[in-house]
Amino acid sequence: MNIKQIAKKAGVSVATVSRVLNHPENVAPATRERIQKIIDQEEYTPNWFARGLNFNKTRTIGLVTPHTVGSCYMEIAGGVEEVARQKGYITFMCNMERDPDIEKEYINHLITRKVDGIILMYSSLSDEYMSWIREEKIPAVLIGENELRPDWDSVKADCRDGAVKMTAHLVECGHETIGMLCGNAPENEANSILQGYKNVMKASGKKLSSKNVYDVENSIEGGYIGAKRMISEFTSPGSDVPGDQLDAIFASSDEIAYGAMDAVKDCGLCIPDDIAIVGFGNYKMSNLMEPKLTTVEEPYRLMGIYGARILFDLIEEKEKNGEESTPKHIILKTKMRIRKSCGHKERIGEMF
Amino acid sequence: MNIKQIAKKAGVSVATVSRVLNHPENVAPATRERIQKIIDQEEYTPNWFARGLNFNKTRTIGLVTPHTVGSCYMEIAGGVEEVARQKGYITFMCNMERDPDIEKEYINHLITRKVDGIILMYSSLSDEYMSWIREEKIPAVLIGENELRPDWDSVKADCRDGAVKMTAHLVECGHETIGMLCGNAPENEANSILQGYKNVMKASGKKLSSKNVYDVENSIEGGYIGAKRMISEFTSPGSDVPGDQLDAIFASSDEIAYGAMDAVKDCGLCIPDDIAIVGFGNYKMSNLMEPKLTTVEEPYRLMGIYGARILFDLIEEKEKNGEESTPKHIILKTKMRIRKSCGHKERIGEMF
DNA sequence: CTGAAAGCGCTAACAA
DNA sequence: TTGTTAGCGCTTTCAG
Repeated sequence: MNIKQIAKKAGVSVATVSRVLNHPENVAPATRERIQKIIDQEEYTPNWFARGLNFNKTRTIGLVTPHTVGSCYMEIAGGVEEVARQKGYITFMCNMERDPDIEKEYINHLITRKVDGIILMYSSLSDEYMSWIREEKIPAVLIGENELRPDWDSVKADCRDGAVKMTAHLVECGHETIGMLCGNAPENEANSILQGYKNVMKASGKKLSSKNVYDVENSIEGGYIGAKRMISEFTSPGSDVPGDQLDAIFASSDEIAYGAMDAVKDCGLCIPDDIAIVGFGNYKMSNLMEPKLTTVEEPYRLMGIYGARILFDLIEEKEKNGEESTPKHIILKTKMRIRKSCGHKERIGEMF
Repeated sequence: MNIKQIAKKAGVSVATVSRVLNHPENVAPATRERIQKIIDQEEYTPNWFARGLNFNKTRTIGLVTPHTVGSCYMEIAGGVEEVARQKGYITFMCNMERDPDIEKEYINHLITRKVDGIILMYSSLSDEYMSWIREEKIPAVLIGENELRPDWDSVKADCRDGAVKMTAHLVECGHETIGMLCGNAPENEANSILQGYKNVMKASGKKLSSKNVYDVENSIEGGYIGAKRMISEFTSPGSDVPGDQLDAIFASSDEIAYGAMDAVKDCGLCIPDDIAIVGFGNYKMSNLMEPKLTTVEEPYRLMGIYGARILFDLIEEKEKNGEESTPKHIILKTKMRIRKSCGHKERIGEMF
């Protein structure tokens, strides 16, 4: 069923039908109602392509994610998608499987398809490619730590601050030797966490050598492998207690922390008494681990929601041919979730 | 940059440019190369809408999911999306947040946008609405248990069989009283699991009353609440050991099992010695719980991949104006993952 | 308030 | 092999 057939059925011209669809106020009430009735009856919906061809607007956004699993990405995605749906937009899911080539392929594809906007989550694209995107004049927002791109609109959690607080907390717990397992992705977030950690370590006069920080894959397996290595590095020669020189492990994501917990247990050690472990993110499961994982909560869903809102602001700005505004940067506060795994002595009961 | 400008630059007609795009074999090599060079230079890509208007094909599919979090949905989604990407398609993410109204809204939207196909995950739509979709003649595939819709193409795991095996395993472990926490979503899957459970319980002469089966929300919280209730129901009057009459809990999803584990621990009980717990799904975290969770593995990613393949078969069939084939039903085998939480006595060491 | 007609960018049938 | 032209379905300007 197309507009012509509706017009014929109603005994009017296509223009009039088009008007009741787009500017109903310009149609005589009687005609309008008559036409509307036929539209409803026939369940007519205007052809998407023909419309797009005229408006050159898709009401579609692209969301590029590093991965489908790993709870945090999809929580952000949920926030983005919710806002998009409420705005009458629909979201292309572009999962890059942590492969930058797929990421590029997807972005090219999105631009070809004339999406109205793009959200890049924890993107790891080159400067060159980023400026190419910029030239395409397509509204875009970055979600996730991105200190290196001040010229892009972005949303992130204040990970540096979170890491500072967490490291300080570990120090307060009385831990002397604190190691860090630093996930290689999302790169920039881990870097901020690392900085926060290093600053506090130095400020509080803790030892800090290359042994303290390991780069690991941002996954459960990565955490497991990294923790094993770290434990063996921190074992006194001849000691039969593995990791006897290590007090605590700070993992740059909860996923890594899960793996680290497993490794510590496998060594026959007790968390937090032998080695304390803390994470970053507060994934849904962290409260169910044994012991419950102390971590820094990032407001993932909110990050998605804010990111989407900025994007739609940009889109609307562009539609109105407004000036390009200066990039907005939203930084959301993190929250300490003190549970059992950090070994906090005094207030442990009240802060689960 | 549009086809006209390319044509002018190359000194040919638009038709020739269109040909090098769609039927390059019909263009003289020399002209073809000349035009191609200009196309590359200008980074010209044909207007998506104009193309669609002619082909009436979007190379887009819609994927309707119950939820973004909860690992299993997104694992399936990852499989679907991967196949779609390889086929040059792109996927609309439609997260219905467990609200059937949003689900309908999304499906209408997808149809309006003329997607080439739709995948419904664990859908809970009415018969009436389903037959409306059918009338739209849009290729569609169901993923997830769906015994009630033999006339739709579908992919599922053999949950009934999985539940049979798991229940038998619990019986073999020596458990007498086995309760079931049955998630209300995805409805049909839980039903199949329930049936498998009941059959084995009856066949092996176990007690089976209304106390044995609780409907709970399919979430960690649901599992927690359900387990608490079940434990108190199965406590002898006057006993100071909660749940002393209960040997094991079979949860219809790993998520529910997580909550149940938490509840059992909160009661001061030991898993599996006091109460054994098993789940269904084998989510990524199940191997990290303490104790590690015995469960039935569903091949989620594979379900997505197969679902997508069926969908593309349907799409290609439709393009060729082929006959509508009879619906295909793919049933994938599940796999027992015997770990510690079931309390299996003999082979426990070898089967983690 | 309504209709006729041009045009959005592209494809494909038909002609040359 | 290439060009001309009629649409695809809709919106919108311009007349009436």
